[in-house]
Amino acid sequence: MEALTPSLEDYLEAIWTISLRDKVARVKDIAKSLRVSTPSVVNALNVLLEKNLIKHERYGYIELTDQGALKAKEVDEHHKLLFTLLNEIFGINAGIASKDACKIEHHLSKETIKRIEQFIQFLEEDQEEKAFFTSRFKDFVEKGEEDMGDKKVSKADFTLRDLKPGEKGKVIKIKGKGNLKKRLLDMGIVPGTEIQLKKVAPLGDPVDILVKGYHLSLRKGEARDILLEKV
Amino acid sequence: MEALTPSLEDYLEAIWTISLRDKVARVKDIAKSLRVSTPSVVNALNVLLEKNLIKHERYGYIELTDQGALKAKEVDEHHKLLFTLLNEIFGINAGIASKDACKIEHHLSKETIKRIEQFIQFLEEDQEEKAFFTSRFKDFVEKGEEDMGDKKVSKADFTLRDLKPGEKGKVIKIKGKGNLKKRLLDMGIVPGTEIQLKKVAPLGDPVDILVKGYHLSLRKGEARDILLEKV
DNA sequence: TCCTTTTGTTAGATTAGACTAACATTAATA
DNA sequence: TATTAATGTTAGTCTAATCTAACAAAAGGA
Ligand SMILES: [Mn+2]
Ligand SMILES: [Mn+2]
Ligand SMILES: [Mn+2]
Ligand SMILES: [Mn+2]
Repeated sequence: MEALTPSLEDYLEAIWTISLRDKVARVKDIAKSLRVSTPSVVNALNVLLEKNLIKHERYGYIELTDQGALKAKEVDEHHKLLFTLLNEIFGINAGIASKDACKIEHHLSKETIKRIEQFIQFLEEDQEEKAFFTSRFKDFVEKGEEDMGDKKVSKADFTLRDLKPGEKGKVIKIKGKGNLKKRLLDMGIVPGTEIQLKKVAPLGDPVDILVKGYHLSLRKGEARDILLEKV
Repeated sequence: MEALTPSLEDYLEAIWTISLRDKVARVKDIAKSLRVSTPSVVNALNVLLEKNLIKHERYGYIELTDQGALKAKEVDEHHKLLFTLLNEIFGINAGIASKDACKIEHHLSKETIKRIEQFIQFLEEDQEEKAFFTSRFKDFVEKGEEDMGDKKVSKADFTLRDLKPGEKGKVIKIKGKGNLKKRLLDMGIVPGTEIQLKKVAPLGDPVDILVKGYHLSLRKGEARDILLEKV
């Protein structure tokens, strides 16, 4: 079986999703869904018919053959996979993520698809880790946009991440939003609080800090969100 | 300026990289680089000339105009960006990563490109975090492939991650490779060691464990690599 | 310099995928 | 049921991108 062109894959994909939504697919639905003219659809259908991927008799409904359904499902799965990567992980808005996914779904090797699957599964495996990771990334993106406007964030600042073991600082502000910020505040890390860095473990490990007599563990990423001034 | 087709973008990109490598670009080099015939190249060059993206006189060398260089550079940057994502972060081998990057580089919205840039920068910002993250993902991928062969990993096993606070287990094996494994072994976590889980913090935080009288912090991801049996 | 090899160009064909205009069939409804 | 509206099809055109075969120019070597 010869490889299908991107265009033909999109036709199959459209027939698949329309068949799920409504019961059957019709020429005008496909045309609408793909924003092409009906003659373009008819032309594509003839090619797909030739390749035994659809069943279609003149003026009748359109159905996928087993072979066609197999391929259509695959395209649809790739679409969804890429959508998840773009939307859920990279945080791209649904409309754009879906458009981009549908364009590149035809161009990736099976190796790459597999890896993306694994990458998503890797994060999925630990929902907490994923939530943490994606929210940190979101903060990072928002922080960047913020900095565009700010220009000078307040020159003399340094962050908890910049302290050396033993050094102290006083909290000015906690950057970031949502869970992260809330959690830090709950831990007693509010503006004015004095913090001493105890130790930093190597490779992805937490930093150990002393606040109000208590030991706390923070991730390095979090430490970078805590702005300090000299004590 | 009308949008360029993927094909024309590839011609620009080829001219750009050839011009950097050698001093000038010639028809046969472009043909070789893109694996097309020389008449195909000539045809494309005429189109690019029409659009003021290259300078070219019959039988002479090919140069990019300022406008052409701008576009070529952009395509090349996107190519490199996507290559980094696929190769460095997802761990796809260079050959495939490059091919796939060159296919999809023409199809992504500027929003998506921007986000991928930010994602890479996000990991780049903290080399340790990145090393940890990518090595964990690598382990995850390798573990998956391993399980294909293994089939039954040894039925009664559970991992450190499965313990509840207060519960104990005895180390059977440490999965994963490289840094991670070495570090765990250095910490005294070897087969036969008895471990007690003390507490698990919410949201991306470490698990606190007691080994040989010492407290240690591990990330949840790491905890899942430590296979235990009942004490 | 003149012949040969390398490189570039032209001409013409092919394929895929879109379009519009015109026509055919089927479905809806008066 | 007869007409109209909606839907589908055919025919013919266009553009982009490729190819092969044949020819032309430039470069290199005897
Ligand atoms: Mn698509
Ligand atoms: Mn799609
Ligand atoms: Mn390309
Ligand atoms: Mn490229």
